[in-house]
Amino acid sequence: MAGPSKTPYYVTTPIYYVNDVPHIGHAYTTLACDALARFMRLDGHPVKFLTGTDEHGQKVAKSAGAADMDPQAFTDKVSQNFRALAEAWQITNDDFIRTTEARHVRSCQAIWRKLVENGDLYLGSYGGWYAVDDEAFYGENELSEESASGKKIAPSGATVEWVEEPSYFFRLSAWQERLLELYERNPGFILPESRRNEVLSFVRGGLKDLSVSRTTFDWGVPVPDDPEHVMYVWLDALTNYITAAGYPEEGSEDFTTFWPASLHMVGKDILRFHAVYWPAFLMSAGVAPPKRVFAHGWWTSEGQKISKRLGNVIDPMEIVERYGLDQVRYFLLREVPFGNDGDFSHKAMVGRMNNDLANDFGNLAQRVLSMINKNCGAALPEPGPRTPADEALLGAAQGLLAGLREDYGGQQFHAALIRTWELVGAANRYVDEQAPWALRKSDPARMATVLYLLAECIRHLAIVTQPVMPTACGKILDQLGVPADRRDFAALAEPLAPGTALPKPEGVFPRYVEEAAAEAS
RNA sequence: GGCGGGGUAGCUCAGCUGGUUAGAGCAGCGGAAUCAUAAUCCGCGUGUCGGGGGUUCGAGUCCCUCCCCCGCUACCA
Repeated sequence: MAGPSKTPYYVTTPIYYVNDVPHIGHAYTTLACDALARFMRLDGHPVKFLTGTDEHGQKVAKSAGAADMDPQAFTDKVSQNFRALAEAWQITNDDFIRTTEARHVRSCQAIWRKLVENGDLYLGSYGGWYAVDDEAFYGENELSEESASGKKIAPSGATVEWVEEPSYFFRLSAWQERLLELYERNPGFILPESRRNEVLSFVRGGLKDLSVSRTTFDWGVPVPDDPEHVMYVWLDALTNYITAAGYPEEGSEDFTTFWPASLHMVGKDILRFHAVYWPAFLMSAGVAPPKRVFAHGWWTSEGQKISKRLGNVIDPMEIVERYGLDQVRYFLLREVPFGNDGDFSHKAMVGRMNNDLANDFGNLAQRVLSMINKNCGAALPEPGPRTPADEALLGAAQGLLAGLREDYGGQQFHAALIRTWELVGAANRYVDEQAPWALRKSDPARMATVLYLLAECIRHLAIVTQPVMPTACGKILDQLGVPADRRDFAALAEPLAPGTALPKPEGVFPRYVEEAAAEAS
């Protein structure tokens, strides 16, 4: 049984902006967290896995207006899209936070007061180039100058004007040294390393204070003691991570157990907010910063940048429908070194599906289970004395977990899967070398040993691959007669019981056949 | 412009502090096997290691220089 001594693990996805339609990027981030959460649970750690939606801001209010809905009703509706995505991808989040919830408003106001107490908030004014036609602000670098009039022009063609409004500012400039110290002391705080370098150089370049409130709209968390203002963007959004851990109840069991978070998983586009602003906010509020922020890469589609304009957006529901959930989960985590960008192509997807899953792993399980089914009375055979080759295979299976802990510990899913597939390959070679089909007549006792050890090897493979492919691995474990409560990592040490009756095996990783696909579409 | 990371087999990439005939996967070609999802196993690569120069007994691996690619360079979630 898992003792209470294992380190608690708290992993988060970003909260997704409700105005977005869920795409493969959302699914990818959430999937990575899910695999980590599942791995840590199987390994006996107390786990808290959070995802949710970011529901404030001018855009949301506007979209609600356009839909002729009250903003709250509107967000109630669209936040469902992200719950549906999580469900379809079999995401095992423990909580789903919405920034419009009372617990979050309370938490935001509490951290705000802390920042005030610490002297890090002051009232100033925020100025920007505003295009009335677009109802949006633009950065200086996005603007061009109309030669005739000298007027500034937004990319959309609209003219912009300089507008100012009162705003509270967070004294980010005061935190440069302490942030650098944080990075210095915790080399693993920002991963991958290349991203860490970027953040480092950004912070070394000097930090400007950050505008954290607005007065031009009201769909947000009201600033305490100044109801003209609502908190803006990041302070509100980032705070969700502590809200869900029970903030401001810093002494609560939940908070003391799970904060600081083990890992904030983010896309590379929002790294700075998590690696610079967020720890500064927290340190100012007297709260410990998270232990790690990991910025993963982006997917292209068939070698092309994904954009709505190109119409090549990958719908996470659609690819799951087309290739199967476990297959897609496997592909996304195996295809690319985690942290790098990757390309989602039909050819690559089918390659992984057919080679790695159907041929290597699926067929391994199928050939072994079939032989047991036909030659051992459909029950796990009784093993006899082991040869050096047997010991080597068994040893490799038993040694797998230690390596996987390293890989998952560094969010290196691809490395974990490569490591796992080395055992798949070793098992397939072992089958060929031992040729149990020949032993059937020449040495049935030896055949029993070979098939038993293979079953044991497959059990290890299926158990440790559950975080990535929960359904398929579950089916394999069913076919091995492994009880549902004997599937965590602690149970790896409990060998299969000879004599256990097994069901007739069924393939769990179908091949993708192009003709069938053509017919289907 | 500044800072950072890259340019290695058809494709995707490993190659730590310099040292055996530069590797893996995929694709391709040949063979073995036939338990299995026409799956598995074995064998096969004459690669200017981006170009040039240098240091060294010896460089993909260090130094200089040139060419090309990518990321970051603040208030859009």
